[in-house]
Amino acid sequence: MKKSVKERILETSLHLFQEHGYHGVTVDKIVLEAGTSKGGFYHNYKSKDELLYEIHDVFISYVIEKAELSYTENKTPISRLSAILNSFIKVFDMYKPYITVFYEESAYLNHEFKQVINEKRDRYRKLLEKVIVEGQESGDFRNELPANIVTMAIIGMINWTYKWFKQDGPMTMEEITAIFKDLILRSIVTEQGLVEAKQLNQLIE
Amino acid sequence: MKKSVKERILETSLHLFQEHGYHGVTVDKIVLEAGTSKGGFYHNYKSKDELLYEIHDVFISYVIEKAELSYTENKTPISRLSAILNSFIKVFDMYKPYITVFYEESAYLNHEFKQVINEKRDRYRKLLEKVIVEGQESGDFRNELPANIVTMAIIGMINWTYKWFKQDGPMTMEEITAIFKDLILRSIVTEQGLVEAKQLNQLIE
DNA sequence: AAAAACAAACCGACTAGTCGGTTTTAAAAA
DNA sequence: TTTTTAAAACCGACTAGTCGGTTTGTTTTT
Repeated sequence: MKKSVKERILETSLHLFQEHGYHGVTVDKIVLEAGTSKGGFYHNYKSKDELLYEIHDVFISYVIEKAELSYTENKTPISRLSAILNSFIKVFDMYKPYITVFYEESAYLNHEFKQVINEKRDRYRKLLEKVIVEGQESGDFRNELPANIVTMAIIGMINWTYKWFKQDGPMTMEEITAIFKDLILRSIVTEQGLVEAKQLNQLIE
Repeated sequence: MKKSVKERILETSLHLFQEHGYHGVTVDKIVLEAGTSKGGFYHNYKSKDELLYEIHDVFISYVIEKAELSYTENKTPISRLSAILNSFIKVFDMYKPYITVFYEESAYLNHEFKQVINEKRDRYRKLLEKVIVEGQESGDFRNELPANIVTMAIIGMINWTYKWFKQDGPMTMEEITAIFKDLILRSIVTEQGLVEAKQLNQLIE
């Protein structure tokens, strides 16, 4: 099936934004590489701004969907956390260019768009924090740690990956995720949680 | 002592770049807010590009200096790691705007500038990785973890802070760093390392 | 025929950098 | 001390080029 002009514009702009940044790419450049025209562009998108928004929205919506699914499909804090971390593998394999644009160019979203995106980003963060808090309540995670800081530590560790991970590098995203899960779990579990983490085979060695 | 035009340009542009991004700020805007002129600007900087480079270089040079000092002033892997993490507190207090620009706008550095900056960034990463490897060799850090992934996990956790930390928020950078140190150490130390970490009072509870 | 999808030419606003000139600073000469 | 000199610092109108977006024209689909 042939790709529509709209799809070609989206793919091309993702690729270009990722490499040169939003302001480093002109609409002319996009339509040239996408094999269309200014008319084709503005027929499909109201503005360059809206295109940037669409990229953001497609990505964050997917991430939220997978995270919420991870939550509902699992029943314990440890398995939920593990599933959320796993879901990030797929995000990386499928949405690598989106991630870069999402974290580097969101400053250039106009005000209303930025609000919508920030709300969704918050929903993601709060879900993860909820898992941590529930784990503390169940006695699986250490109570002396502030859940919000732990949440941001995890998000930072994971998100930063887009800065250095290479698809053709020496390690796959699966292998890296396995190590991240080990690091995260070992740093926050209690004695009780350690047992379940080992049972679920989420630790290395 | 009165601030020079060059200093005023640097401070103003940092503030503006941080808020609107490199391309969201015009040279006219900078000189207006800095209380100077186009002539004053181009007398002190060859180009807008060079100004962006200077911001990057001042920051990364400071970070490297502090990290290398942390290494030479301490003699064990655990104390060295702890000192490097501590040094980040000062970076945050003094260089917050630099950090944002450094991590968001480096895409717009021209090629030669980007190379210089990337080399320095690598030096920092390699120093941290060296500490991890030496800790594995001494038996303080777990051998089964790949040092390069652990390094990037730590860097990610730390660096991401610039995205969410608020100077006037509920926690100080010192408190956050204490938690980060606990998380990092607990996830990578061996039984042997755990003893020293506790002796050095680097763990919570 | 009517509408949707695109193409191509065009426009107005904006921007990095320039350049001729002026002011300030500071050292050297009287 | 006062004057001369010249270099460094700074000013701001101007330009050449660029870019997002619009308008008009053409083809394809329904």
